[in-house]
Parts: sequence; structure tokens; C-alpha cells
Amino acid sequence: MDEIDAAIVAHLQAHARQTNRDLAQAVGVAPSTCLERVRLLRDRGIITGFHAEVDLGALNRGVQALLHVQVRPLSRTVIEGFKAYAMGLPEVLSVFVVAGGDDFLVHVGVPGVDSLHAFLMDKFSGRREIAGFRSSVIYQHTRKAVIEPLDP
Amino acid sequence: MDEIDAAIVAHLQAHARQTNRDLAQAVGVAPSTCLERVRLLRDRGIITGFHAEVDLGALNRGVQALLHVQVRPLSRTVIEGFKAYAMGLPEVLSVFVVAGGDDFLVHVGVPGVDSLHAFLMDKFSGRREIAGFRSSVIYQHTRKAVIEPLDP
DNA sequence: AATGAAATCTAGTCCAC
DNA sequence: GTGGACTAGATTTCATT
Repeated sequence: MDEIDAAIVAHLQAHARQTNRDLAQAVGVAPSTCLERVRLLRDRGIITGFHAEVDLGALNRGVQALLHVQVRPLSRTVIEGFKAYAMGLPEVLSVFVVAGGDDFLVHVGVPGVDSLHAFLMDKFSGRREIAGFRSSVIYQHTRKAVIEPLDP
Repeated sequence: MDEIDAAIVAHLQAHARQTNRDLAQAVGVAPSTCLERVRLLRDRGIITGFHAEVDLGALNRGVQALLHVQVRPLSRTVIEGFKAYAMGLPEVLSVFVVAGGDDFLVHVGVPGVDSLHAFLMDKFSGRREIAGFRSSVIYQHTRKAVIEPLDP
């Protein structure tokens, strides 16, 4: 992974639909070389996919929250089970399994605060493995478009 | 946003580089119609962009953590200032501004636990607006590839 | 608004360097 | 590993329904 690969990766993170020609010109190689490098980056698992980003409000998910969840007992079965359960819920955007005070952080997107409350009551309360949870409404979420490699 | 648009949005979230022909066939319209709908979805701000997804390990970011940060005083200046500062740090992947016990959750990706410690010491300790912070190492992070619209 | 055909441009392969 | 030519196929425009 030299600096040309790094430049390709950076460009594709920002604009995945850039034509191969433009990409090649932007990073300073011939189109055929660029095409081959992109193919290798995919084969090597460095680029894992290309995805459209969607406005959450347009999907009727104007309210986001992070749910801090503690489960018990802390066994592999319970942890994997809860993770699979959470990922299966349509409201859930992503699931973090974390160390520290909480066991999970569940990122959800829902139509409104009322739906958030309903979601917690209907989908979380009453599950025996959940020892406790706490919800934090998200005022803003800013994700970096381009993630660059770090120096070792 | 009818069901054809919803299907287009779902397909492009999963495979942003699908050819327009295949996409059109998958959602059951003519290629020209499909192209026009995709253009409109972009113009209306429903699709906000196309991005390549990259393996964090390949970018020398094998260790991720969530940093729970409290800042004081809770003024607009301090909050916007800290957010801008955090987003400017190369280790940071995304920043959540949240309600509840913490003010920020900062998602970072670093080469190792040692770099995480160094990051906290060098970039967080000593900043006067930071009233306290706590870090949670991320064991797993699973994001949903396709986010579907929710019913109202 | 959706379609089908035609013109333009691109991807992907091959070969020479 | 790189760059240029070639072919098949895709994108995109436009007249038509």
C-alpha cells in the first residue's frame, strides 16, 4: 500500500462513483493502472465495498439516540444473542460491543422521541438478559468522510 | 418517494457501483427511468453521496474506542469549539454530540492501545474545557449496510 | 412520467515497454 | 509495474407515447 494506493483509497471514500479516468488523473497514473490497483485493493480486502449514503430524515429517522445497555450474565451466548437481536431490529443503525461500564452501545434512528420511548418499552423492557439501560439522544453526529491511514 | 425509490435507495446503499442497467432491472423500470430517479434522489438530498468503505485494520487503525467527554462550561462556543477540535484530529472517526450524562462521544480508530493512551494524554489531557473523560475500547462494531425507511 | 433507440463515453483486456 | 490501443458494453440524451 504505497502513496498512490492511499490516494486512490482517499478519493474513493469521498466519491465512490468517480469514473476510473478521473480517478486515474487525480492520482497521477494511467487509467489501466488505476483500474488494476482498485481491483487489487478490493481483492486484498482493503476496500470492502461501495455504499450510497442516505439522509436519515428522508427515511423517517429524524431522531437518533445511543442506548447504553448492560446485559447479564456476561457470557458469549448472551452477548452474541443480544447483538443479533439488536441488529435484527429495524430501528437499529449499528451496535458497538464495548469494554467498560456498559456492554453495548446501540445506535438507533427513529421518527421521533415518542417512537424512541415506544421502542425502549416494546423492544428492550422485559428482556431478561438486559440488566439495565440508559438512553442518550443525539443532537449532532458528524462522521469523517475520508479516513486516512495512520503512521505506525 | 414511492416504493421504487425505496428499492433504489436500498440497492444503492448495499452496492453503490451497481450498473444502472442492473439496478433498473432489479427494481423493475427502464434504465433511463432509473437514471432519472437516481438523479432526482440526489437532487432532493435523499442520497447524499457515494462512498467506498475501507477496512480500518488496513489503515493501521486496528483498535477503536469510544471516548465519553464532558466539557465545561456548556456554552455554544465551547461545544462547537471542542467538536471542531476533535474533528480535526486524524485519529477521530466521528463525533456524537449527546444529551445525558456525557456531552460528547468521540469515536476514534488508532493503531493500538498504546496509541490510544498516547492520544488521550497528548490531545485531551490539559485542555481546559474538558471537565472529564472516560474511554471504552470497542470489541466489535457492526453497522447495518442498508437502512430502510420507517413507517410513520 | 416512462420508454426505447441512437450517439457518446467508459470499462476492462491485451500487448508492448 | 506502467501506459496506450481496442472492443464490448454502459451511460445519457431525446423524441415519442
